[in-house]
Amino acid sequence: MLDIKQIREQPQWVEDRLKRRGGKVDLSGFHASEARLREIRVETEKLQARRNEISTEIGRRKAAKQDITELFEEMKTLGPALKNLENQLRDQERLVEATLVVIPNLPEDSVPEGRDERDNVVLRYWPEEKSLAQHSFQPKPHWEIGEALGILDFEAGTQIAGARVTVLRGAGARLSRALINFMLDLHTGEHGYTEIMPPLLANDRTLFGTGQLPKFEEDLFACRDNPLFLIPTAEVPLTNLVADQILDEKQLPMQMTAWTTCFRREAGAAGKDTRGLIRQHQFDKVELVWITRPEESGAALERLTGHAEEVLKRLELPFRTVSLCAGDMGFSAAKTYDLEVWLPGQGCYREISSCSNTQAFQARRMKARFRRGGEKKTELVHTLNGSGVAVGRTLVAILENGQQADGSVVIPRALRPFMGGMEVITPLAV
RNA sequence: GGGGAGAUGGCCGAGCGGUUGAAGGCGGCACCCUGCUAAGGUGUUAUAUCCGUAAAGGGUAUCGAGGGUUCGAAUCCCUCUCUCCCCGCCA
Repeated sequence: MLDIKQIREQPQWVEDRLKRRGGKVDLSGFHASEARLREIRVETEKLQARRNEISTEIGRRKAAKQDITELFEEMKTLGPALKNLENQLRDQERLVEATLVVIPNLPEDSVPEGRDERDNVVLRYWPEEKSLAQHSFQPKPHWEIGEALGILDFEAGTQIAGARVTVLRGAGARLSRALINFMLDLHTGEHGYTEIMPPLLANDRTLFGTGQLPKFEEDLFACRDNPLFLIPTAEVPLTNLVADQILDEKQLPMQMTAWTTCFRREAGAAGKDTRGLIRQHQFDKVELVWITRPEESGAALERLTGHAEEVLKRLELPFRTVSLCAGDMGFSAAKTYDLEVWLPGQGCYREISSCSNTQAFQARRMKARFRRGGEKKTELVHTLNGSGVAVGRTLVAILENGQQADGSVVIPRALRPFMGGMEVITPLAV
């Protein structure tokens, strides 16, 4: 949510920034209804003040056994007028609010111009050169490797829950668990994060806080008999841990990490990435969240992104870091870096992590504030989130990068301690 | 699922329908006093928003949420949510 005061006081500036995201932007209607809102509010408060005055005076005179008919007379006209205004005020507030909450965040200055992913800017490759290890054979896509090894069972997933759901078996299941442990150990042990196990269910207020609602409800799995949704990312529960709070400056910055399963309808992605593990209704992810003071969120995004990159480096998975252009960023983001991992089986880079600074956008929605030492005023915190990293897609990357001519897959060295020392995945003995 | 109790400021805890944004205590902060680690005194201490160039000051809203009754609601009524206790069921 944007600062309504800022929209009012710097309308052109805000509009120009929104235009960078693409599409047409017209805030004139918003300005009109917002101005009307303030008019009504001032008028209402004037009448409320008078009503309170009269009520107090009635109490006073009653105690003193004085005449109050004149006051009752005034209330006879003021009462209904006020009631009418209060209703108008409420309606207008809802109108303005409804418009405000679907306006996306403003891109930060350093965000590249552009409309879609073709305009994203690659910042760096790892390893440094685009020196991808060449396979001496035709690399296969992970779904072929995984099925041949017996560790990915797409049919079983379909049987249990339909499309975009997969069963992992044996070393595949173990690999997934190992990745989770590896990532969590790295972030908690070396990067300073506190591990959290949050709920996988969230209410609408929570999903509003991080920006999934009201605009993107169709992306979420809802419960039929409870007003709850399955979380699409741990960003939702982690960030909302500071909702409605006034933190002490000393508590900042906060760094939290969590492994959760994530659930997404993928409503708009019909026919896209239908094969393999890339786009599932359910997947595991280790998430990184920062809560910071405003002046440190920019640097925090660099660090957070570095922490996600470190995961891939240790797993020896080639990747590149991309700065998303204004048109390709998510609703809540002011700036986003994506990590894209190299998938030789498909001959392309695929997103494996997305790290965003939302600045005060989410904080304003969830009323997450802090107070500086000695200050009376509260300020909104800045919130950041990033994958550290997506577990399912990492598993894909390991299969495709580690595959050998005989169909076996070499396990990255860093992961072996978490695999009971296993070095290579060979076909599952049935 | 059945029955009961409750939801007030950072915390604890008062609150006859009328100068209650809310007593009191704790904690926090500031100052004062005091020759020992400690104690005492005084004051101050909610959030949001509007008016005010700023400060001072003032208006409005907020006592779980939303409606309602009333000239006036933290106090009365209705609905919902949540918490706690007992019974049942269950991992």
